[in-house]
Amino acid sequence: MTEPDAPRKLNFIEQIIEQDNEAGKWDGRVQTRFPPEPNGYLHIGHAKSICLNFGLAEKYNGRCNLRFDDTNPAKEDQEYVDSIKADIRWLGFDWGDRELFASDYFDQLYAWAVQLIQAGQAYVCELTAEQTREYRGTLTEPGKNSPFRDRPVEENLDLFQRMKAGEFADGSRTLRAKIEMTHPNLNLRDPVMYRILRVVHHRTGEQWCIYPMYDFTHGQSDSLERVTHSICTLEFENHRPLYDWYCDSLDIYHPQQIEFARLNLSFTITSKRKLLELVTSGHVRGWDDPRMPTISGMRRRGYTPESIRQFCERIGVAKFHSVIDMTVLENSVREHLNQVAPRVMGVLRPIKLVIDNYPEGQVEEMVAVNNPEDESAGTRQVPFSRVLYIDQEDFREEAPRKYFRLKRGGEVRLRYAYIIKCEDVIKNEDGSIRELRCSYDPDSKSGMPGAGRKVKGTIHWVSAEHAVDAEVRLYDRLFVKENPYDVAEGEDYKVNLNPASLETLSACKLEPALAGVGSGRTFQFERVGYFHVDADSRAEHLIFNRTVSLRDSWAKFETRSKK
RNA sequence: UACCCGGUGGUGUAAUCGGUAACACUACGGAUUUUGAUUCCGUCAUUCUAGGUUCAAGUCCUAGCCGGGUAACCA
Repeated sequence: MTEPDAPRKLNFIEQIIEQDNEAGKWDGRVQTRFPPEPNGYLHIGHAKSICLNFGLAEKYNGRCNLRFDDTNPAKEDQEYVDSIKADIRWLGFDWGDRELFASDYFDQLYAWAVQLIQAGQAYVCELTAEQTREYRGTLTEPGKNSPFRDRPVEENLDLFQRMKAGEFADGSRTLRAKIEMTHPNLNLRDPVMYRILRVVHHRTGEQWCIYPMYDFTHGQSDSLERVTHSICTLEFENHRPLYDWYCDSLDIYHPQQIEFARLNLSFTITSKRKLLELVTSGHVRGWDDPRMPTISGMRRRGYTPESIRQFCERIGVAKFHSVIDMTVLENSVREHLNQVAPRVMGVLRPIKLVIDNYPEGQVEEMVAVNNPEDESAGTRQVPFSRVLYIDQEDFREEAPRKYFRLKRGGEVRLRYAYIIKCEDVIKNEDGSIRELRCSYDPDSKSGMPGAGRKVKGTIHWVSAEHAVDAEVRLYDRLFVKENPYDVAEGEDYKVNLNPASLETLSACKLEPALAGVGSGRTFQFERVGYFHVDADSRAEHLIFNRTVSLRDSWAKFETRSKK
């Protein structure tokens, strides 16, 4: 009964679009826009918005503009513009030639402000910022009119022109919309339209000393771009009446603002201000630190665009304020990488293992499958010899019943090679393990008739003499609490930072196929996880970032049985 | 105690005009496996509450409860 290609159920925005299309509301057009302020790097929350806006345009044969909302030069910078463009492109979206800036509309916005003054709907106010706040009232008390509210139109026109001309000091005057100081929605209590700000703008330089506020910019920018559905996050819901008021009062093309719930991810923060704080305070190494939820951080960590888009598809769109579990993100990248990542063997914490009955000096090339999910990836040869490294985790002197890796006196299969038996454990003076002495079963080589013999476990290994050295960076969640803002009175979210979010292993041993591998590539270290060659990696000093570990039901079982 | 928005399994998202609460992920159990991976199969709901309308309510009505947002010359 189920249709094989049944379209996914529509989210509430798609429903609005389809209803509009049916009603012929926008002549069937769909025009969206992604409107970042260039005051920080994009993060996973923005990815949701990007996928939504660009995705909707793709789905309905529309267009999505990239528009920088650059009306506050005090916080904005060209560096951010560049990074934002790179990130969106990397995610796989294209805005064509529509790289737009709100600052492109400054002249038009100014003309519209004059128009409102002329219509008696705006006035120049001389209240200080603090007074403005007092006059606004509170959530439960009405505001009161500014003493400057009823200035004659001519005087407002003159004053506003002089504000623009730079005759007045920063903060000394504002242009405000004349709406209703007792309105229950504070945004309608004569909102500020323009403020005086002598700051060099990253694009307009010193051309302007007055800048429009977000509310007086956004709707009109949408209008100029003939946007149909102006999609933003829930906190702008209370601004919609003002968005509508400006469009209506100006009598211009009027897009529809639609709000959705922003992404919240467990164990992470998505506040540009706070992410910036982590960067400047040195808690992370930069905006692209692989622990950061930024697009650039995730890219460096090894996340793929496909996995992020899949994630955004999976979490859906609604108006309900929800928290997505981090594992959903991790699972999305596992799913993609499982399909495409070549397999290799890498030993993170090496123990030396000597096979006493294996001929000294002999080297065999074992045939290994590059990707069981992709036959076309072929096979490769991995050298095997008498002295190997295996991972510390794969050996226990005293092993629990269900531990089926290597134990004293026990057998295990070496992946793509022989079955070995641990005969002896040689220790250092401090009691730590120096090396394992083993024997191997010559008939058990993979592919040979005797290889069918069943042993419980299979572990990975690297031939010591052929091994490539590497540094591996293991990342864990940046915060120890599911909700990083869950802190005691007077404390800061930074107390929840995970002190063990980065563990650097510098003596890792990898199979020789990885020698000199270039940055940007991702491999699955079999049985361990997915690892991405870091941007700083060099042929003579390889650096791998762990993107995500493999699912580990043994680790889960073990921690559970300890409790 | 103002205004706005919201409430469906552990998590998130669906459910056409009111008509058997579905899908995905997690978790748990099992099968397969030379990656304890992958894959496959199975299990997991008083739709916030209480009334009401109706043959029939997640959906409509009423009252309540709970959660979030809003008082930058930020966006």
